[in-house]
Amino acid sequence: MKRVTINDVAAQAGVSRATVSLVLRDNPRVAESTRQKVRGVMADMGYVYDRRAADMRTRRGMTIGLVLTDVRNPYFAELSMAFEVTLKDHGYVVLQGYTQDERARQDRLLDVMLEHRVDGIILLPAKNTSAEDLRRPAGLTATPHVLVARRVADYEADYVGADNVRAGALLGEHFGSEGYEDVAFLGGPVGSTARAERLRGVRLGLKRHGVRLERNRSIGTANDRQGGVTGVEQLLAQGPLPDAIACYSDVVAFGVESGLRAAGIVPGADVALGSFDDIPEAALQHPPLTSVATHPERVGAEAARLLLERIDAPDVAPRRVLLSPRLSVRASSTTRRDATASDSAARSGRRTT
Amino acid sequence: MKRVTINDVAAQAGVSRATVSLVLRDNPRVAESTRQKVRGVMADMGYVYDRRAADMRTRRGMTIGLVLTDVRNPYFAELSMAFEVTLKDHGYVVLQGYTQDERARQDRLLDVMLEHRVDGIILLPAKNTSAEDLRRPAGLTATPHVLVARRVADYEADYVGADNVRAGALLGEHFGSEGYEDVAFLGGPVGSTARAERLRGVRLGLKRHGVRLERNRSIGTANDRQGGVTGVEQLLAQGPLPDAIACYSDVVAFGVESGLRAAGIVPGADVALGSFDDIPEAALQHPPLTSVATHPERVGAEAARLLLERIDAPDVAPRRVLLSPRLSVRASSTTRRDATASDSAARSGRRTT
DNA sequence: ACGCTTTGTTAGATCGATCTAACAGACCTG
DNA sequence: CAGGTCTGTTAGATCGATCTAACAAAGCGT
Repeated sequence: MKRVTINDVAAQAGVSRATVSLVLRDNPRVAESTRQKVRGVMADMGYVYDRRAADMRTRRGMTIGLVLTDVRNPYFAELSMAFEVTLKDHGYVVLQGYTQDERARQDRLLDVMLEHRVDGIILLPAKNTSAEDLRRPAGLTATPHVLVARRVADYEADYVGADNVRAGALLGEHFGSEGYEDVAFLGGPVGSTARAERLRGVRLGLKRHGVRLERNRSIGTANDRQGGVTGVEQLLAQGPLPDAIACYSDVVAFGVESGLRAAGIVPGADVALGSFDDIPEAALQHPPLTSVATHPERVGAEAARLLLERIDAPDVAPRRVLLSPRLSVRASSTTRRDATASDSAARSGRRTT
Repeated sequence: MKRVTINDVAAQAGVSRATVSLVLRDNPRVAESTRQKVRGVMADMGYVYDRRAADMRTRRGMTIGLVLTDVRNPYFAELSMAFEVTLKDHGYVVLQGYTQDERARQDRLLDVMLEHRVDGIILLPAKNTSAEDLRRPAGLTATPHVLVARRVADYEADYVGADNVRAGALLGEHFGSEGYEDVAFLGGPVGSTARAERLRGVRLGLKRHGVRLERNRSIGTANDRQGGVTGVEQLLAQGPLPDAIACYSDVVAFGVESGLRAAGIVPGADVALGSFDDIPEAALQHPPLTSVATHPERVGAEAARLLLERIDAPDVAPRRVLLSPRLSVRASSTTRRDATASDSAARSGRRTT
């Protein structure tokens, strides 16, 4: 039941341990004849390279830690795929973990990954993550890491995410130009920066059309379908239905839609809907959902790129990359009168009133 | 820039390396006073445990490899979450990778994970994976591993998945009892066992009502939304529309729905729809989608459990766990005449004609 | 006061690889 | 043919932890 080691191979091939090691790394110094002999013995004995042992000696691990909240959200799934593909192409392996938006789990995950001596970490911070939280884990500071999608106040680090304020402004302006005057912002974890920024953006966009989004028209929920459902219930309990609802994300919007229907309200007709992320499902809803694309695959690839750069050059100043969003106007926010308009092209700057 | 090691801590605390090691593992032998002193020094110096070095010595790694195809599919995302949660609760970390259903990528992933000396592997085989493919990677046989969701012919290993034949039969019987006579099976990668089993099940279920599913009524596609869209195009090009379509999975069904609508056909009214997996989105479609639940979260947890058991006892005979599916009948397959029936409870055995 | 157990600590080997520096032998070269 | 270079190989130290077996000091019974 014992594992075959470099020593066993060396003994069997009649060469030294060092020579086998050189063969493993295709060092040109080793003669072609011995190279073949050693390779042959390795195959015969079923030798498996122990990267652990090698990494310990060289002190470089070729593994990256990826800390996400919940991959059931299609946005995060898309992110995860983008990371994995980019990083694997550079020879890295990915240690993945989910925080489920809980800081305690996040703490444990970071600790474990640091103990495993990852070369870098990509972190999607759990809601309410403080700079303190990120300064506590021993070794995080010394380990290259990139924050994605959510910012952490007063914490200096590389960051990649969508330009959420601008994304919000695009949707706000769109609602304003369509003539909606009572707009609500629904969903999203209250502690997350992404939510705050999107909300701020929506207010900004509406303001250009002289519309205000009242304080009590903002309702926080979990970032999933269920959040949308309960959010709607809360909204309905509050009193009159708004003209339009800006949802924190597409997933929340799906929940909002079914919550509305459950209450006998037709989304798109009785109340306009818009949201963020523009995952592929958005266009397939009925009515098709107006959404601001935040391009997770681009965010993921960019974050991976930044991390690799920082591993090579740990001392460059922290960078912030904001990817510009894109509004896709669809029937859910333009059908007050005609109920089955089709998917229209993006017209982000439009201002016809 | 050097890392703090157990030696540095020992020197600083005025004890031996061995004592520090004992403190790390909370060995009761070490005196409370020295324990506290050492812990204090560790905190002061910012010591980070190097699990790699420890694992090398003990030859147990506390990491599990998770090889999936594509986590953008909600079914697989659900699986991934279930694994991670169960395994992390047992102190394991997860090395995750995506094959994108390509055998070449799968080969590389398996090799890399074995080189990283994972304690076990959970594998969702890429389509067309042969027993050969799994016997090739040096070390796989010696490493505990569990196959999920898809079987590999002539390969002895633990397996966890839904009972796909029975799932298919449930849907087939339902279609039969609703009186559909021309049924098509649409989507899914032709090389996967899951597809073959579901198709066989549907045929079986239909047969009990005297209905045949013709050979040319089975169309293979990628297991995603786009697959559904192109599948429908192929189906329409073939000639007359069937009465009902059994889709390989909910994701495919979503694509089928939008493909149908694009062709001016109303799903649920002009053609009945049913599918597999019953992801939460299925109930939120319009019309709500009839689907056979395959419980990914249960499959995931069960696979994790099996793997942990096998790590403890590597020599028990391979086990096959088939989780029984559950049919949820909804409006998409019962609305030939009345177009807006609501979500009805599961009635798997129903046979009223 | 003697041996015997208990308690707490430690030196040195070890896991499986890499790295350093050295070395033998073949090959030039003037 | 002595001295230098080139080629291919290797012994021994090393990475950062754990493990084994030994050992000193304290406690205990008689």
